[in-house]
Amino acid sequence: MENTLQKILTVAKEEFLDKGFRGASLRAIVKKAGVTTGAFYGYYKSKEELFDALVKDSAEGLMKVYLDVFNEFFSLSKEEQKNKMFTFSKKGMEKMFDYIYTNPDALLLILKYSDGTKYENFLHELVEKEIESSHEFYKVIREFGYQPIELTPQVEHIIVSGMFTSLFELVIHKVPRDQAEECMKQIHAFFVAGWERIMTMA
Amino acid sequence: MENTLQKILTVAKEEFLDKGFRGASLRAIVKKAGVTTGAFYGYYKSKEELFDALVKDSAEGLMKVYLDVFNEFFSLSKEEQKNKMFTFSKKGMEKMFDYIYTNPDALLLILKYSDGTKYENFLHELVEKEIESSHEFYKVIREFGYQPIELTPQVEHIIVSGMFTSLFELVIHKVPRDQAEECMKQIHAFFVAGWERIMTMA
Amino acid sequence: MENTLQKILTVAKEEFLDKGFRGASLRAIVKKAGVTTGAFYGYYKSKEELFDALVKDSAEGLMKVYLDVFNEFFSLSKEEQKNKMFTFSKKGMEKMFDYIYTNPDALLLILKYSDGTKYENFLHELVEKEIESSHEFYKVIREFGYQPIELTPQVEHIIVSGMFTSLFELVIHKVPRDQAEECMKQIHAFFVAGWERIMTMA
Amino acid sequence: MENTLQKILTVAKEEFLDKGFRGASLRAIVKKAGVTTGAFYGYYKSKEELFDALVKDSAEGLMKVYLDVFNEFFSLSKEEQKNKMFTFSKKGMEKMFDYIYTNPDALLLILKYSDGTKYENFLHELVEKEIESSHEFYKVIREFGYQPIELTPQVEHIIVSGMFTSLFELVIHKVPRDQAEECMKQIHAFFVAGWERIMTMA
DNA sequence: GATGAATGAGCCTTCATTCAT
DNA sequence: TATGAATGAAGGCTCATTCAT
Repeated sequence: MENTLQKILTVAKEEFLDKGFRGASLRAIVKKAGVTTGAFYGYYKSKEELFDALVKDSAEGLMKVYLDVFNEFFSLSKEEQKNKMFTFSKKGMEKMFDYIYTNPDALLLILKYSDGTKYENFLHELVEKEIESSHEFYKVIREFGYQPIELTPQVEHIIVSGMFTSLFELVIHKVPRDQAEECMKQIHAFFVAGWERIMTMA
Repeated sequence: MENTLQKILTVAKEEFLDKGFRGASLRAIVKKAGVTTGAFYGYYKSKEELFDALVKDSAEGLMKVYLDVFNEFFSLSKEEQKNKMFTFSKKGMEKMFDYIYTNPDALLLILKYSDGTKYENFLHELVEKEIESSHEFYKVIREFGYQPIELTPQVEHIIVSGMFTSLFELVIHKVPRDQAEECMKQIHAFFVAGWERIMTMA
Repeated sequence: MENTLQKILTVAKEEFLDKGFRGASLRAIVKKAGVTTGAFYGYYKSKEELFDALVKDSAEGLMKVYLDVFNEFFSLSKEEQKNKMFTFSKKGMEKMFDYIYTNPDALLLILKYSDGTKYENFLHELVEKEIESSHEFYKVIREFGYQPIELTPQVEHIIVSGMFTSLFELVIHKVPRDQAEECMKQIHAFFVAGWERIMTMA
Repeated sequence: MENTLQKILTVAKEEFLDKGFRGASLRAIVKKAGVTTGAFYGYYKSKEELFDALVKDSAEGLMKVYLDVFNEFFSLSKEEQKNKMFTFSKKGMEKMFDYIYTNPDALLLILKYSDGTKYENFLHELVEKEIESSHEFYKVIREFGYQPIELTPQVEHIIVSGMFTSLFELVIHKVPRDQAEECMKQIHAFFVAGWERIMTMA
């Protein structure tokens, strides 16, 4: 038999996935979970904190996965960085993909149902980080005489954002893990091609 | 001095852009506009109708722009269709781009702040139409002996959706019209490259 | 072509008959009548006054019919009063019946749809008057040595009230005038029998 | 000191009796009861449900009393039915009378102040049932060679309706129970006389 | 830990009526 | 006479949160 906390979390997830953070009613959640409001507030001190509990680990975990790949990449020699950029980009996507599928619901909550919480700009923040980092990367390789094409910041943002979104859409559309893997490959190929083209446009 | 209706519309747009349809409070809107609730309901029958007023023309207009290009394309001979596909895809994006910039706020409302209204699935519907149409296209060229690669429906959806989103992101991030034009070109190039690669993967 | 006032009155009657005084919306009435609120308030200074206009004449008229019969009765000699009591009771009902059918809608408004207006106790007041008068009658005939049975005031009220109500039900149930006449006779017979029995009970 | 629910119910009854269901304001009720709107909605889901709570048992109870007498009557042999019709009619009225006086206010609410609720046609429904049943009765005795007079449906309705109303008027006019009993007898005698007369009219 | 009644501000909407034009 | 935009109180109801037990 589940304990109070578990029941709350289970039901809350359903409700948030169904109605979004703003649309979900705390009273409905506790009622459906068969507990009382008082009990609930023993565990969390607000509706937002409840949402946070459902989502925090996955949000941080995903961010970590992303940063790990990046750190690994930046610990390489400049030479290697240049050569392995796409390898790492692929690796990054794959790791994030793997991570996402460990708790797709949480990601769904963050990406589609977080309106009104501090996660409402999660994707945006991830993208900002990615862009910051890629600027780092440009700086580094420029030191070594390479002349990467400068995308406008907007296009940078849009494309990076598109990549992440593509990844997340698999979850949003509840594509089963096994099918998703094949999709991932197609998507990655698609984006790599795009990058390559754009980088040789100038 | 603005009239009541103008004040309501101006403030409403701000509020919806700030808090979304659900989060925006009618009372706050009328208060900020310096009018009374009664005055408001002289103009619109409901909060949703107010949203609709801010958004309807743009929604319909954009859909029309999209459909016009498509109809034009399908009125070509099969031969021309095959040859001009990317030309038309570019033309379509450009026309939508032009249209979007006639009322960027409206599009923003539709795409990001329409949760709880009948527009909440606007992008999704646009994507569905595009996919339906592209299936039409495949059928046509198949009649002529071509063998286009079959993307999984999910990838199809994700990529088409990505294209539209990219376009809309320009507005979402308030890229000024002149800069946006350059961005468009890069984005289009990016996606064309992606398409071409994917179509020759098999 | 009808004038403004006529249109208001026509529509108002419909609305009051449909939704009752409280339920009817003045805005709906003026809208349906194709006039403006301002125009309306040129004629009447409130919703209640509008109701009054639809109903006043009939209310007063009915009261008058009733009183006329009574006055005529009381102008008879005591002897005649005693003998003709039931004749007059019948005559009274018939006259009221006739009157009601000159404007059934107005009566309907008074009896069923006047909640919230000064007419909401119309029937009650009519009954009170009838009882007062019948007490007069008792007093008179008592002076002449008759010993009428004393009904409790409550029974008096209830039965008198029942008579009026029966009459009005014909209108309420929209019994056509010609059928109603036959009904009236049955009802009157019914009540006379009742009266006679009760008066000989003691 | 009363609890919240009691206070709400007490005040609500007063308000409904004073203004009717439609005219009564929930806010006024809770204010007068010294509680908050929120507190109220902890007990009932709506204004109608509150009304229902005040009235439901009595409505069902009265219907049951009525039906019980009828069922008992129809379980008699045809012979007995014919002989005991008036006995049972009296019994029925007495039982209803008894029942009504267990909660006169509730009946008052149902009969006079229920406009806008599902009880607004309670009396009408009771009358319909009575008429249906009396048609049953006619059928039965016709099998035995009797030829009851056919009243027009309207008169039937009006008289049956008058009987119930008379009964209820005792409550409406707050006649104390002990006096009411005497009234009942007079009223019943009155109606029996009426019936007998009408049945021998043809 | 848990209860659940109570809070009270807030929601969207409707209303009869007024008044400057 | 007539307009119709504006008033603003009031309507029923929902909400996240608190707190005495």
